[in-house]
Amino acid sequence: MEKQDDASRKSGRPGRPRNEATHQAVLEASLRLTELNGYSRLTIEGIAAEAGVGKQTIYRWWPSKAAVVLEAFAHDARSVVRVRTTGDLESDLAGFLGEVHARFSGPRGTVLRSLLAEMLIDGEFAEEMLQQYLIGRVDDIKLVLSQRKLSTKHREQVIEMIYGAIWFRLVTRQPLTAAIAKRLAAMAVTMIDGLQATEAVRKPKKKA
Amino acid sequence: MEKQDDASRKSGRPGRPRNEATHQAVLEASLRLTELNGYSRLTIEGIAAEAGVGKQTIYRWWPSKAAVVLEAFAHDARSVVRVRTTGDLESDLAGFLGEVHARFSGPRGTVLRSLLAEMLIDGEFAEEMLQQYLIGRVDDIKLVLSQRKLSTKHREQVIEMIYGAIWFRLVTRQPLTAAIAKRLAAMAVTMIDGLQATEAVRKPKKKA
Amino acid sequence: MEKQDDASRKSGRPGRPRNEATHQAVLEASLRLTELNGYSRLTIEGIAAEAGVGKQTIYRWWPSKAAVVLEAFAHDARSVVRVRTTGDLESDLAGFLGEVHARFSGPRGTVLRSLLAEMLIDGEFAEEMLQQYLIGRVDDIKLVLSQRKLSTKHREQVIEMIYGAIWFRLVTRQPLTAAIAKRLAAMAVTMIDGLQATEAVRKPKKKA
Amino acid sequence: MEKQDDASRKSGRPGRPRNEATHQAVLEASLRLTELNGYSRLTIEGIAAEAGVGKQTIYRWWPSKAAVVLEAFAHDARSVVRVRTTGDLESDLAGFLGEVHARFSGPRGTVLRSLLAEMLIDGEFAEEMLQQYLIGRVDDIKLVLSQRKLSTKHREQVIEMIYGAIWFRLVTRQPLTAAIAKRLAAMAVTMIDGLQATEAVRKPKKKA
DNA sequence: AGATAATCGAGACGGTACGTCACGTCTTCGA
DNA sequence: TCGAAGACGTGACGTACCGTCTCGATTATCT
Repeated sequence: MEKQDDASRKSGRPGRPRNEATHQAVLEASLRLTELNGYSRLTIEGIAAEAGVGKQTIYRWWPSKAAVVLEAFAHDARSVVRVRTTGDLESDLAGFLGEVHARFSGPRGTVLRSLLAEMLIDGEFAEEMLQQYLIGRVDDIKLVLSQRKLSTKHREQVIEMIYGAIWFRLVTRQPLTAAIAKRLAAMAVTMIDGLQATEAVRKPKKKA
Repeated sequence: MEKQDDASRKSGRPGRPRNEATHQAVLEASLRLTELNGYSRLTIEGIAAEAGVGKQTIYRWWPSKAAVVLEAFAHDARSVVRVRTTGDLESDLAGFLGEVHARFSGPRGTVLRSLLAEMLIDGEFAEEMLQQYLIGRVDDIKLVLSQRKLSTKHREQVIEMIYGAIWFRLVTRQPLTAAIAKRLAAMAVTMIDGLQATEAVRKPKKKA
Repeated sequence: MEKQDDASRKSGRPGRPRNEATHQAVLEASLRLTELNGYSRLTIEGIAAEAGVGKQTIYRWWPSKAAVVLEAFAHDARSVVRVRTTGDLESDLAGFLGEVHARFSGPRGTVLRSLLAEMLIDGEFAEEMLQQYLIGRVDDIKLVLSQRKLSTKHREQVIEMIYGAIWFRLVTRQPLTAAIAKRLAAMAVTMIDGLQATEAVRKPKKKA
Repeated sequence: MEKQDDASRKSGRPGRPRNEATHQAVLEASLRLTELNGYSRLTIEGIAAEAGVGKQTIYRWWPSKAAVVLEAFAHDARSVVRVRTTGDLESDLAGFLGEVHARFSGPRGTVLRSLLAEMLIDGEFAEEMLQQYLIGRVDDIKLVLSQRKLSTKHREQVIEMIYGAIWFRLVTRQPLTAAIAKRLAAMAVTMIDGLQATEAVRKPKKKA
């Protein structure tokens, strides 16, 4: 979806080089329009017009409007959410989830919803979204949870339940408040506590 | 979405009555096509052709293609999943979730994904889907969980996390196996155990 | 290109019938725009906009913009040029050619040029144009020439040379004046006189 | 259409000189493609690709694709048709027209049709074509006809009728056979004979 | 029985957007 | 400076569906 190798490209390739300003204009326009009118009313022609760009230029670089939105979304998502590991899992988790909830309460929530919808419908895009965005988010929360000993399986399941809970509220259009984030963190910690107790019983070599 | 007062309709109204066979043909065609080509390639014109029906007939009875699919989906979902309450929460929950996972591993999974996608994009449809289908499913699991004492808040959050975990796998296109259902049930029970302990501490009147 | 059978159509066919006003609007718009901006700047989108019609409506009834222009052109050409046979071939021919020249000196000349150009480029269209328009024009002049005995071969060649001379001037953008028409008629009559003499010599049965 | 002052160019101009091989490649490619796919499917991009040349190189030297084809066509037309004046007008004319018919029966006929079509549509190009090609062809036939005394007006009209007859068959897609050429020559001579008689009567100074 | 009224299949219609093609211009590198 | 490569804004292509609108035919209820 993107050039892979800026260095080798800069010199060797013949022909007029890609215009980076155009590239940015498309990304910004796609975000602006999605937040404004909703994803279902977003069209390639609309993006092109808003960005002052030819349609072909969009088709040259992205395979679908979802891909445009994804790149725009993933681009401005880099290092937006800070991850802290102070030792107090619940407060770290609450902080992290609080920021996530805050972010997706606003217009960015609309965009995320669009992308999740596209994932549900288009398998190839789902894979793309996973690579470009979701894996990073999963790593974020993995980092927070790494403060506690937990089997990989369990940790993954906990993550599925946490993000799942957020997506549940996105789907059912329930608000993502700070209070909800706090409670979700508490629930997760409760579950992790339980899991650790279970794991300790099942593999009691440390105990001996 | 449907005429509500079927009774008054059946007698009083003049004119040719609605053809029930046509109605069914539309629902079946919409499911068939969604499972076959995916929701994004589903069109009203396609449904009409497949069902051997005029387009207007569809527009007369449903406001959108999502509404058609929803009715078709909700219609064949009635009493598909049985809920048992034997007293053993984990096994009851595992049974219930096992059936849910089995159902959505097949072609019906494609349909559910489509409807969830539409909810993410269209707020009005989300409300409709909630009423027509999701509330029933939430009630199903509520019934299973009712075997344990739990505050309403907590129960709701547990449900969000359970269904959320399933949707997470639907979105990320991970398989919904029996093993996953079983493990999810175990996780949920672990969490509920933890929550009950917490609640007992906070409101210790029962203890006395 | 056109409906073949108004009678059977009027009753039997299902569906909404073709809108005749729309049909006319397209024809008129296509002529107007061709005469205004020239055929090369004529577009289907332009016709649709000018006629206040959807593009699909044009594509439903005509295979190309040339076909639209042809129908429009042939439609208003019916019985425009009168053919008289007074016995005086030269004056009849001069009269006929005078009207033809007059007609194609104006904006209709632009349209005819476009259609001839399309014939040169597209073989299928050439056949269509022949059937819809040219055969009728050839018959017109045949009628005028029928006042003189002449073998079919010779008559056809004379016609090719007469119309050819006109088209030569259309191609080379020389004016089509009344004087030119008159002289062309004289030339043709000179040729016919010569041919008749030749034919009389070759088949002298009448002489005996 | 071309740089006129080749001499001054050859020496004085700085920078890399025009590559003549490239020039030829473009001309050949344009002919090849026109004969292969027809003029309507001919594109500048196609010519560039076929010739292995940048688009800009074409735009630098020619104003339109019609101009490219014209140069290619006119270039290989130089001294193709020989003109003989043996004193026997009919046989000379038949010979000349026979060669013309033979030439335009083949793939070159497609190219000529394309150029005539462009003349009909584009007035500026018509003028160009006239200068670059047609005037030469008219001179050819003028030379043949110069064997007979004939007023300029009449000679011009005869030429219009002869070439017109050929173009008529090009437009209506009738074959250009040797037999047709022969008959056309005979017709022309018949007409010229008649005209000469007329002229002799009108200006009888020679008779005395 | 006849009038009235709603349904149905069919498909024309004005639109919007699609994804593609080619245009003519431009901007880079290498010769 | 030329030339190949190819990005760019532009505009038209021909197609797919949208949601609406007639048609004729059908099927009920209400005079």
